[in-house]
Amino acid sequence: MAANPRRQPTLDEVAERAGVSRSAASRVINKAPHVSRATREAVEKAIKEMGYLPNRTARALATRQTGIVALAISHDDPELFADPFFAQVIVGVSTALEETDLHLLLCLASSGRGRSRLTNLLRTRGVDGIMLMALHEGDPLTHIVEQAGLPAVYGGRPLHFEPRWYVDSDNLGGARLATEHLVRLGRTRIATITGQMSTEVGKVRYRGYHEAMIIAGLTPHGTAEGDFTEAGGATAMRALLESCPDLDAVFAASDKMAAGALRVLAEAGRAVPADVAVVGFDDLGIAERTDPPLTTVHQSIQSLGREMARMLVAVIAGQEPASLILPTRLVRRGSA
Amino acid sequence: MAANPRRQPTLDEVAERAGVSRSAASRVINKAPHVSRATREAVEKAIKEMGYLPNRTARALATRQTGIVALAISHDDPELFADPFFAQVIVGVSTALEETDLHLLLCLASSGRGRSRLTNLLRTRGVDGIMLMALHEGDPLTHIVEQAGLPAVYGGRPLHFEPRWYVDSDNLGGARLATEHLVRLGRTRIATITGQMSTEVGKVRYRGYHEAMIIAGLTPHGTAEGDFTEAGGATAMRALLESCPDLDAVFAASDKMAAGALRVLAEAGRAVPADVAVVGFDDLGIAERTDPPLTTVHQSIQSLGREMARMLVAVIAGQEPASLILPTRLVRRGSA
DNA sequence: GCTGTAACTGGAAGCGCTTCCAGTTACGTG
DNA sequence: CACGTAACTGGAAGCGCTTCCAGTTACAGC
Repeated sequence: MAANPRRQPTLDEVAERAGVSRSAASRVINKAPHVSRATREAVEKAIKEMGYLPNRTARALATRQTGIVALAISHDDPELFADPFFAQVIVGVSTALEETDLHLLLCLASSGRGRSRLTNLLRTRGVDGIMLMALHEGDPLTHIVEQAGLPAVYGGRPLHFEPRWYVDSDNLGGARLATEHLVRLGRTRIATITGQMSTEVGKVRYRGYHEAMIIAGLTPHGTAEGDFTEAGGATAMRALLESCPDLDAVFAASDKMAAGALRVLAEAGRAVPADVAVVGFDDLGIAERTDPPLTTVHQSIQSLGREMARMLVAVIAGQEPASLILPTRLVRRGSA
Repeated sequence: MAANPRRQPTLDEVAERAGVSRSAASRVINKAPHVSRATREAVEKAIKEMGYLPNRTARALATRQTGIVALAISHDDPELFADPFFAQVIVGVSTALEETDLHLLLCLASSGRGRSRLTNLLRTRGVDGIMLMALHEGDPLTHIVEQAGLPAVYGGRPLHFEPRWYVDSDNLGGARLATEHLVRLGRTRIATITGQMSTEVGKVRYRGYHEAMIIAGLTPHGTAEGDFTEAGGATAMRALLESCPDLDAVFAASDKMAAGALRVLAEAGRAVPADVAVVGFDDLGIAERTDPPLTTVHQSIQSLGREMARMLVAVIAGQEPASLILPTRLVRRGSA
């Protein structure tokens, strides 16, 4: 209940109690050198007795380090955030930060207001570094971040811009893996449902498909652009059935689109995988619940988050870590 | 590129340029009274010209307000966070905070280390207030929070402890709604799959079921405890089929458990809803994807988050908002 | 013209910490 | 025993802002 929570003791008070100067006490706390054993013990005793904890804000002002990093998810549709994808990123980031003494500030910068709040936060040095995700083309955020000269790590590469530091899944390799798998099954009329071709991921996954087809000596057999959603996948699948009714396999650039495609295939009376084999991409839970369970390309989003956080910590520490591309792997289930 | 990001100008520099004292400049920025028009304009001009933005940390030190609130999700299993539930809470909280100039710090305090980091954050006044969720029985967090005397809002009521401020869904009413619906369908042998009875939600939803049964003049027809997961729901359903093979309806205290139950019922050859009607609780996406689509009790988790944030803002502002119980409603789909 | 009041101003004292630096002490060397 | 060096110490100056308060100015009222 403690209606009147006693003010936290300050460093001055600790120093006084320990009978040393404030600077000596500060040195003890920061484990700085040049502290005699007697001094350290006196200070530590005082700290314990008084239950002292250094004030974060004061320390931040003096050191110019806030102890906070931001994870910014910039997208026009706030609903998008409900995608389990982001929850996974956050779990990954959190577990990595747990090893440090940094805290996580989450910015869902969708609206203009959200974005200006974020800009403000960066420019006022409210955080020590930032992780960025889901940037759409021409997002002003990248510019602001660069300009603020703040340590920044990108999750996924933005379009038209190669960031100094990023972590990405091997989308190219994954898409090739998926396509090669279909080829290996003996399929030759392999179509693809792409994500938005205005996004980096959309493009790269398509490229992986395309490359694998060429390498296999096959000609790409139909392409329909989806938008990474289930509905979009369904629409795209209908379009494909229309334009290339003889297809015998589909690589969908996301599980959700694959799920939509499966539904449409079922409605059209095509057996999966007998008539049409389907491979997805992501493996974020939904793949296990489709009918039939979806063969897909697995990427570890938690790892992505974890590595982003680790990388950011390194950058803040003044190191120069190398950007990272995380491996993907094929998970075979029933659909191919 | 700006390899050498120019240091942000300080208030002193602004004041100097405007030819006024630092305090005058501060007053202009904070829209405090007692500022002549000439002074204000001079300062505003200087601010614009220099691109000045007040340093967050310095301001925080002086005002003892960080401009940050925490959302703490305390649970033993970090994976739990991947539940779309929390993403919804976050979206709600974020949209509410967007109207203010508070930022959101996210704490996934699962491990002991995570919890001690959080404790530390609170005791060092790293945030202006906190929202708490998913506390398990005897979570030390509640105690720490109370002790820190920090504005705190709870999402869902913890067990054995009535917080000063909380927002909750009407779990009792929802469970009654669900049960009454089954009664109205003419079912009489209605069983229930509960959540963990060690949680408040688990208990309350059971109570709602129980009350509705009594009111309808029926006797509760079989109870099996699940754990809110799909697997738990399946196990519980098997147990019910064993113990009360003649049941004609089931109220599951979560959609996931309902999904598990549906699977088991299908395996057992019971038609839903013809033989057994099923109602779930939550309506978080999964309910639309079960077979048949699940009739369930809808609660708006985004609203929960939004209201928590609003309430916290009010508390921080020194107001005394009333706690809130958000309505639930029945959504009829195919399973009942 | 003088006073009283209100509007405004800037100096200065914080907020609680880090860190530089000049000064003190301890101690091994020649 | 004087001396140089290294280890330690505490005073003081920040970090960049808010806010109190004493002082100045402007101006209406007599």
